[in-house]
Amino acid sequence: MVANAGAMSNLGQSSDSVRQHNLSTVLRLVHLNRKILRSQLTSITGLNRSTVSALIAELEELGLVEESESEGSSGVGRPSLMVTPNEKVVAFSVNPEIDATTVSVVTLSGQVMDRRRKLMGSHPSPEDAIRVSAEEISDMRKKFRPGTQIAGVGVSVPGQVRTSDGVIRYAPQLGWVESAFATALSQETGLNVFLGNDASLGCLAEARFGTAKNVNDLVFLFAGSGGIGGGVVSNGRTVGGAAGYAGELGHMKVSSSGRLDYSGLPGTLESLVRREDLLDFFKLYVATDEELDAEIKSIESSRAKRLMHDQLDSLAEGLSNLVNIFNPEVIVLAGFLTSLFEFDPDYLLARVKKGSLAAAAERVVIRNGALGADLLVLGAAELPFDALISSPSSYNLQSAYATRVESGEGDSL
Amino acid sequence: MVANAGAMSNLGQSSDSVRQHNLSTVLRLVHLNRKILRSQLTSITGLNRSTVSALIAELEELGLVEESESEGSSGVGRPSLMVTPNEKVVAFSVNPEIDATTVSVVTLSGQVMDRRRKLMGSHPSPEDAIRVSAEEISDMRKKFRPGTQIAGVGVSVPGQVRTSDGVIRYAPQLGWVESAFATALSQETGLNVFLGNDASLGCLAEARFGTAKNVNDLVFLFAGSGGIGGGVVSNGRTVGGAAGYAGELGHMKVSSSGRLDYSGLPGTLESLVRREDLLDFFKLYVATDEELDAEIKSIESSRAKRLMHDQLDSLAEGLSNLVNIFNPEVIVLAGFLTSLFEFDPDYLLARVKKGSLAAAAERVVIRNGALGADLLVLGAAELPFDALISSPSSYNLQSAYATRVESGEGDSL
DNA sequence: AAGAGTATGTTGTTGCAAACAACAAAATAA
DNA sequence: TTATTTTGTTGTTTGCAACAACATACTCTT
Repeated sequence: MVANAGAMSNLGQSSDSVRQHNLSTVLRLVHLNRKILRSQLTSITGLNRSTVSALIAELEELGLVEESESEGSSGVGRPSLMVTPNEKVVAFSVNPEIDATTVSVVTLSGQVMDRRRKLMGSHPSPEDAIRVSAEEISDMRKKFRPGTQIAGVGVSVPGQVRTSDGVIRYAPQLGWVESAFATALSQETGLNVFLGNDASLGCLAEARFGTAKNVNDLVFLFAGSGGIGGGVVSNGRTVGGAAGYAGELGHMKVSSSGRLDYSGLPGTLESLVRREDLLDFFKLYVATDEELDAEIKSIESSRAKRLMHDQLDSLAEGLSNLVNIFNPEVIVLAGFLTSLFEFDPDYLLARVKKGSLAAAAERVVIRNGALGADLLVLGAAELPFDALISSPSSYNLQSAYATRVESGEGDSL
Repeated sequence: MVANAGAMSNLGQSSDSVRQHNLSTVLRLVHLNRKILRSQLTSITGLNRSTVSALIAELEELGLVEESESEGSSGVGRPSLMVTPNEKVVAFSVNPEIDATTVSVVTLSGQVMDRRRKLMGSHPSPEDAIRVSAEEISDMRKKFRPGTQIAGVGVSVPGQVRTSDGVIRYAPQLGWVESAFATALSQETGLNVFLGNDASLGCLAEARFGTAKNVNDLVFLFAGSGGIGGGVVSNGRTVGGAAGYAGELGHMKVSSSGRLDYSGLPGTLESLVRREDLLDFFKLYVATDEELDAEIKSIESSRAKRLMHDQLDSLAEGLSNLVNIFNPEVIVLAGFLTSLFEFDPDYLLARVKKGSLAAAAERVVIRNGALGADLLVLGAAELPFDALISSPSSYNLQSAYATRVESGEGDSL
């Protein structure tokens, strides 16, 4: 099956769709909180104790959650049971990069169980990445404990993804154009494959498990070696756009400068806030984010400081626009923007407020992301998990020991 | 009661909330379509014929909808009944401007029954506007047919509105700051009052009844004498932001120009695309949109053409950003932007595509709004109607013949 | 240490809303 | 006129959550 996190028409609701909805709701709460008491489930959902009990029993039957006696005493009265996701429910994360492909295993409880980075030739084709991913997945699958259930594969793509059919529309750094990645990887693995833009998935991860937990209006900005990407959550929902290409915040024009970004657009945020510029200045070549961060933390010269403030100015212009457009509760920065921010947090916030409307900016908070290296891994895994959670009783989980891919396994759209 | 289109937590669903949901769904469909066949309701909602029958009976009981035999034959088989909103359910729209306040009556079926524009002194205070509105409303109420039910009052505010408590945070043209408008007008009228930003309401109206009907991802840009406002619909839902201030698209910085907009921000869309500039050029002073449009349609001189193309260039820069950020299906223009667009539609579209990512722009369509003078009237009325529709059986409709405002009527938050 | 108090889990019953089936009604097509 | 098609109506069934009563397991008090 190929990804389509389809917005089911939520119109008429029959009585049994209520059951499905409540089942989803409970499973989602368990997944988001990693562990949660039964009593909390009843109070949060507003459902009756007996109803919650029945729902959990069904989820346990499906092998999706487990119950255990809670350790710490929580107060007077009979102690409530702790509900946790079943550790045997997992998803794969695939992250293709310019010189490597990383495959990871994530449990429904958010643990990264395994991670393998396969170095590849300098310009891998989609087919190369698919082959390598499928090999790693197949190998990891063999080592799973018996009874392990696989929700599917989530792929974080450094480029634009058409969500309707899981096609990579354009990934500039990789040089990939119109690749039916999801269908192909699904064929190779027999698993459900879901694609998402890397920054959008990072946004999702920070909104669910990171620094923006429980935030309903959120702007996320991520800068790596390949430019600046972004993601937005509004009303608690990811802003995806008509085809899934929304969130290209780095390509927002903020200046009349003629400098081009990696997509050839002039005067954009991405063209002005550049990791490369800093590396050049510090004469660092091929540095990790950590090395760059250390360099920034030890800045002394006023020339370096001026460079940093120039970068912060440009970043602030972009963020001001986003504040006016989205009136977010929180702005989350990731990648090398975290170092930039930490260089002078007050300055950035002040500049953002100066460039935006007082009302929209008055409560905004800027924070660094909290998930570090797990950002994209967790984000990508959320795609298959979302599909599972939205229909727990009917979702087609795969077993660990692969029924080898026979003809026409992985059903396409 | 004061507005708070509160996002009720949609978690646990009990059996009677299903009834409410389905009641809402049916009423919403009737409202959005103005008239709809029972058979269509069953097929769209997926509910059973008998269920739809019962729901409509309840809505009829509540005086919200009416049934009639459909006129034209629609094919073989027993003809289906036509369901329409009850014409006796109305809402008031209030639109304060710099020199006048307009009060209108709109039926649940979307008909504007009455509209009165009261001229006011040059700089009316919020209290002035509230007094005038309350007087007009009281007067109009007296003339309603017996049995008329009032859903409430919707106010379109040319400024920033805090949705949580219906306070006008800042309305630059009017010079209003922190005015508890909703509470005060509710006190005066005894009706439920809801506030919204004018451009956001325009967006809502175009998305529901105008040129963007059934569009789930939409960017709306509205330019009047007081600058440029905007609205966005993403995933079928209005983007409101944490406090309701989202959608200030006119204050997006797109250039390094030092020109200031009406809020004092430099290089923004609003500072570059200006009705005033055109009026100055054509030596028109205090012209209506129609007069300006006529002038633009008769342009001959290359100097005028250059001016128009400059304005289009700036508009395109803003729209390109919005395309990259939202990947909308449709962009809707209103106010004097319609004249600008019609001057050279192909040019604008080409420039927008040039400034944005190919993927995000490939299917985008630019259109003029279709609602004209009814835009804000219909948009504002949607606020009370939304409240009614989201809980048809428990909503507190007011009767036409006002029980005069006794002490502590209009319950505040 | 024992009992009171409290919060939670469990079981059996009830109530309610939508689905379903069978039938009636109102149109078209032949 | 008769067969066919589609829709509305009525009475019955099914399924899910609410509810009430009871059982359980902890804390707090004395």
